[in-house]
Formats: sequence, C-alpha cells, structure tokens
Amino acid sequence: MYALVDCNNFYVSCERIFNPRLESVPVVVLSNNDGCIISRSNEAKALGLKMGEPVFKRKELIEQHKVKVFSSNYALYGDISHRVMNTLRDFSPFVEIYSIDEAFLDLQGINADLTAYGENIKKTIQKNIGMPIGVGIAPTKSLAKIANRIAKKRNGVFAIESDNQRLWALANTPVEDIWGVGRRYAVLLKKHGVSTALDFTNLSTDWIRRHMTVQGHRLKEELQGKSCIDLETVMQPKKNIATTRAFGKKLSDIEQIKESVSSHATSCAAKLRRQKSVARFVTVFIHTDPFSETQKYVSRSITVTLPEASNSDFVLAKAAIAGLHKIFIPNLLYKKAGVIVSEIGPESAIQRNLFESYDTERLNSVSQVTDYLNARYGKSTVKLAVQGGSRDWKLKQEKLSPNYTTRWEDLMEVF
DNA sequence: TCTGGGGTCCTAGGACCC
DNA sequence: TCTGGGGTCCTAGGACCC
Repeated sequence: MYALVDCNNFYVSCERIFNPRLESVPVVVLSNNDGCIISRSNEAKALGLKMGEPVFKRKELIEQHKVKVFSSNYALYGDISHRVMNTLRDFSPFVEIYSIDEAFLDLQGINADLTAYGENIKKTIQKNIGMPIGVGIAPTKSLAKIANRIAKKRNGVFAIESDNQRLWALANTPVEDIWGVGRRYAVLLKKHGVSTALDFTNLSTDWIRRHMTVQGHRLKEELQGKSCIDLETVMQPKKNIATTRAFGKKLSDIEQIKESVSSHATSCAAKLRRQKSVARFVTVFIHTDPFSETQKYVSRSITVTLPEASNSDFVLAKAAIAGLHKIFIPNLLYKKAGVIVSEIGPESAIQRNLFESYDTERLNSVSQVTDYLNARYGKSTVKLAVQGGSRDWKLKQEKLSPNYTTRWEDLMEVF
C-alpha cells in the first residue's frame, strides 16, 4: 500500500505558520515578479480567485475583500518542505519526495489500521510543523492520488482498501482529475463519452494505447489496482537544469542583460555541482514581452557546446555570455532571459578534449571556496564581476515575508 | 503598469547503416 | 508485372506533472 501526502495550499500554509493573523482570511501567494496567483487559501478560492490568474486583473476584488497578498518566499517554502519530508521519514523508511509539497510513502509492513495510521501522520505534521495535509492511501500510486483528492474533501484521510471502495472512488473522480490526464486528454476522453475514472478503466486497452501511448495503458492498470509505477526513493540526477527569470522591468542594455544571464549561468553551475554533475551544452535565450501590444514579440536562443563538460561558474558564464552576444538584437525591450544546461553527466567521468582542455582542478578549488563562502556568509557573498550590482533585472518582490527559519535577522521575537 | 519557473516521458519520422 | 529487410540514432513536437 502507498500513501500520498500532500500539503494543503502549501505556500499559503507556510506563510500562516509564522503569521496566525492569516488564519481564516483570504490569502494568496504570487509567482516570481509578483505576476500571477499561484497559491490560494480556501477563503481566496471561495472568492473566485483562480490559479495562475494575473493578479492585476483581480485588483479590485482583492482590495474589496482585503485579501492578504504575498510574494513567493522560496527560502521559507523550501525549508518548511524539508521539515515535512524529514518528519514523514518517521512513518516509513521508503519516501519518495515527489514535489515541494507532496510525497509518496510505501506502507508495506505497517500492520496498524491504515486509516488510523494516516490520521497519525496528519496529526504529527500539524503539531510538529503547523502544516495541514491530506493523506490518501491505496494499493497503487495513481489510486493513492485519487484517495488523496477524496481525503481533502473529507477530514483529511481516506484509504482505498477494498474493491468496492476502489470502484466507488473511481466513479466519483471526474476524468480530468486523474493523475496523468491533462487538458488535451480530458477533451479527447470526454468526446468518447468518458466522464469518470471508472469509465476510463472500461475503455479497451487497444484504444488507450493508440491514443494515449504506453503511459495511458499503465494508468489503466494502476487504476485497476495493479501497481506499475514504482516508488522512487533515490533522487535521480537531473537531465536538464534551467534558471530563467523575467526581469523586474524591461531592459534593452546588453550590459544589464549580461548581468542576469551570467547570474543564471552561475546558478545552473551551482545546481550542477550540488548533484555532482557536469554539462556540455549551454543554451541561452532572451525574449521580449509576449503580451506587448506596441512591440513585436521576438524570441531568440542559441546552444553553445563546451569543449569539455563543466560545472564551473567561469566556464558556464563565459559560454552563456558568448551566446548572448550572438543572439542579442539592439534597440529591443527585453522581458526575460534564461540559461539551460543539458547533456549532463557525472563529474567523475568527464570526457577530456585533446585540444582544448580546462584546468579542472584549479576551477574546482575555486568552486569549493566560493560555495563554502556563499553557504557560510550568504548567497552572492562572492560572485563574478560580470554579475554586477545593478538591480534592474532583479525580480519584483514587493510583498515578501521574512525568512523566519533561514536568516538570523528574520528570527521571530516574542515579547 | 502589471501575465512564473521549473521538470519528465513518449512517439513519429528522417537520416543513416548493412 | 515488378519494387528487400532489417537495424540505430537523433530530433521535434506533443503530452504530462508540480
């Protein structure tokens, strides 16, 4: 049996932990640059605020109902996520961290009543961390997802243990709410008269394979109680790593864009080092505002191949800037830039280049020192000169909450 | 004025090989 | 009337997830 644990309205709930005034009132958290609504409290949902909606379009409603609005505070959310995951490990040795706010647990060998076990998990996470969660328990991961959805409508825990419960749960799950059925498949399936998960399991395997590939086939089996998707307890190294951001305001000066691109490149390099990988391809892209009515949308990108795979700030930033120079067109107002690294392999097995080789040892010692200093004294304590100090490309974060758990200066004071 | 930022997997089709 | 039969690798695009 698997449990799917999912935090309720995760980002909003993180804000509430240290700010009890936010309880029982509408709260939303915005995407980077304070653009869209990406997390909503139940009260905000009830007001009709939608996921992904640009906040400026709902300004009136937000003011009228005094909705509390926050910028994304990923330092806080990441730390709370860690605490939740670590606590979950007390309940099973096999935990798959599926996303920042979700985890699958393997419950094999748990002899207790599973619903009671789920309730215990919920109580513990609430008490120790202050995070409300839902727990779905079922024989497969896809069914655990479905159980979790039902749990959230009840008091937070639901287990599918018998076949009758399974059929009931499937009949009460709209097809578009199945894990693995997105917008396109939902349209296709409805056209074929499929409206619930139960209907889906009654489709012929042949049809499903033809229209929804082998993944659809797997899904059908999972919903019928046959486990096809294993728990992945060890984190696989990423095959692509990206750092991309919209600018705080539109930019046309290449010097400023260079600052952002080189910062994104060093951020990719740091992510590579963290998973002990190196990358051979560095892709840079820039584009103008796709919503602009006064300027035509321009999007440019280029992929630079390094002579040798690397995870050095210097190497990646240099390649990214070289790429930027090739795609940059003057006199345009740019809105966003990003760096993506790919062709990723382990740093222990770099294919050397006979003709053009880096002094890897030297670069690595620099990385070690800068990583240490930045971990010890704070992000960007040491950085490349080209990353600059101008703030124009930096995110707009006007409603940022304190980093309650990761900065001494932000520690709460109790009087 | 103001519209996020990450990821993965699968398949079809083209290029190429013998 | 007749037109071989296998393979592999790569990429673009489409689907999905949070």
